[in-house]
Amino acid sequence: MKAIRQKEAADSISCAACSLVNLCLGKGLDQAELDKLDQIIDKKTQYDNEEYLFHSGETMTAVYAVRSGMVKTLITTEGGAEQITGFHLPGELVGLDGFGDDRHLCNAVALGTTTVCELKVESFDWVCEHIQGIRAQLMRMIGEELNHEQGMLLALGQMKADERLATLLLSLSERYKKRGFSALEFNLPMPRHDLANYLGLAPETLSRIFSKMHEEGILDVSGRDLRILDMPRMRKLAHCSQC
Amino acid sequence: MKAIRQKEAADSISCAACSLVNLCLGKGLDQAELDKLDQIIDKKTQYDNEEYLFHSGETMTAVYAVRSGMVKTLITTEGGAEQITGFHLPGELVGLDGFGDDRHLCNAVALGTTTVCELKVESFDWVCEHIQGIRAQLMRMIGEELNHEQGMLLALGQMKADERLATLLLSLSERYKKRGFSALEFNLPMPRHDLANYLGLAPETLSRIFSKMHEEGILDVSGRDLRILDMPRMRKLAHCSQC
DNA sequence: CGTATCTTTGATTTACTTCAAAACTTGTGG
DNA sequence: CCACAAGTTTTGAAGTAAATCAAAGATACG
Repeated sequence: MKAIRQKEAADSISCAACSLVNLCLGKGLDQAELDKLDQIIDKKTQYDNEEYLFHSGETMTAVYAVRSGMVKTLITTEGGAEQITGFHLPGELVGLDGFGDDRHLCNAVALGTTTVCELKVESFDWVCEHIQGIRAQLMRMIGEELNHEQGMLLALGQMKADERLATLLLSLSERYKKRGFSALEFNLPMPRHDLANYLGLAPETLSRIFSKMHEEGILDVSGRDLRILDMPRMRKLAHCSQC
Repeated sequence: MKAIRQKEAADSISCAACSLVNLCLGKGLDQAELDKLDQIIDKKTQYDNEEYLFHSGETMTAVYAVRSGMVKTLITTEGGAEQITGFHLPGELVGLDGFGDDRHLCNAVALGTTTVCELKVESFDWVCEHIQGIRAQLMRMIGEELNHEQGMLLALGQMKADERLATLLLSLSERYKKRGFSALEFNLPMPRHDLANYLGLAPETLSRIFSKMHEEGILDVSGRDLRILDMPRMRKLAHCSQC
């Protein structure tokens, strides 16, 4: 099993030509609307591994759509505790949290080399008013984000360690599939520590769960490469038929 | 200590005259805009304790603004496990989760006699287009909702039982204060079972934490009436200076 | 090729759950 | 107004999932 981490050319292409258009803000727009969107969106920014898109407390300057790579969002307490609140795949939005009071509550960090498209807040009103239908898609994406976070609340509040991991892996599987990648074999670009933190577990516990699932033939895991062998059992663990 | 549960007349008044206008959708609108909003919003619906506003899986018909009482939202698994994802106070929105795919993921249930204002989805586009500034306020409220859920992820993922309870109590305290009620003395209209579920704890554990906090002089609790005695220690427990 | 980082495995501890039962509250009808 | 049933909350004792502590194996990297 080898790395399957997807890569795309970092150069700027139009929204209309972007393979992610039907997952991203441009979904449902016609050619003229996509052209307008193109003129507003910045498609240049590339980040290295562990580089910050923005920090907690900073004034919100843009909403970000992941284009390639992955972005993690995390919040911290003064005590130094931190909680990863999301792993964001290409086509997903990052930075919506800033709408609350124009400041970001969370931090956003690139996992591996990552490129993003930016929709500046100054352009936000114009875009909503002049591109028919983009508001509907934005609301859809916001709804999905809320649903996803509620699913994580369920996982953290009610599920055992193995069920939480299954929930996360199924979510990633689903989302990779939507993007045209394998639903059964993919790469986890983040360290175990990050996975464990996201799931509210100690890294040691997560490692033991991986080992147990491997022994039971549910998955193959080699470093950060993962293959799901027994999807039915994985689903059963996650208590989630739709996942 | 006696019940402090706020009550308001259930009869329909205008947004402009509503004491919650500066917390709710109408914030920042001028008189003409508030008049338009009034014509669109339904202000009649009253729910009894434990009555459902909507169920998981139902098509979204409206966004709801709590007017009096309280609404809890919860999601369930096929296995029968359930997780309460929020307690919503007057002026807060319920039902945003339906934007994802036009169906609600969560259930919304009244806690005690509760009245809500409804903004029908059919009116949603019209409102966003014709009432200047309401989109900004909607986005603010969405951002706050996202921030609040991320805070809960932090609590469930990283905090001990007592820290979680402190986090919840401070959040309620803050929100009551914003609404002109006491920040130190308020009523919890939900059973312990609901509080415990929200915090990802067994009811017995929650009860023990209440007892311990009482012994330590942090709070007085008598049934569902609560008084915070030592705010500094409560804040310290919650690891949250801004809370 | 060796150093630093990440991951896994093992042994022990602990915070929380579960099970069980008592105490308190609430509402209802005699 | 009191008795009593049904539900809710608290307290106690025992069990357990996961955390922590500790160290060995991998893996990446200059």
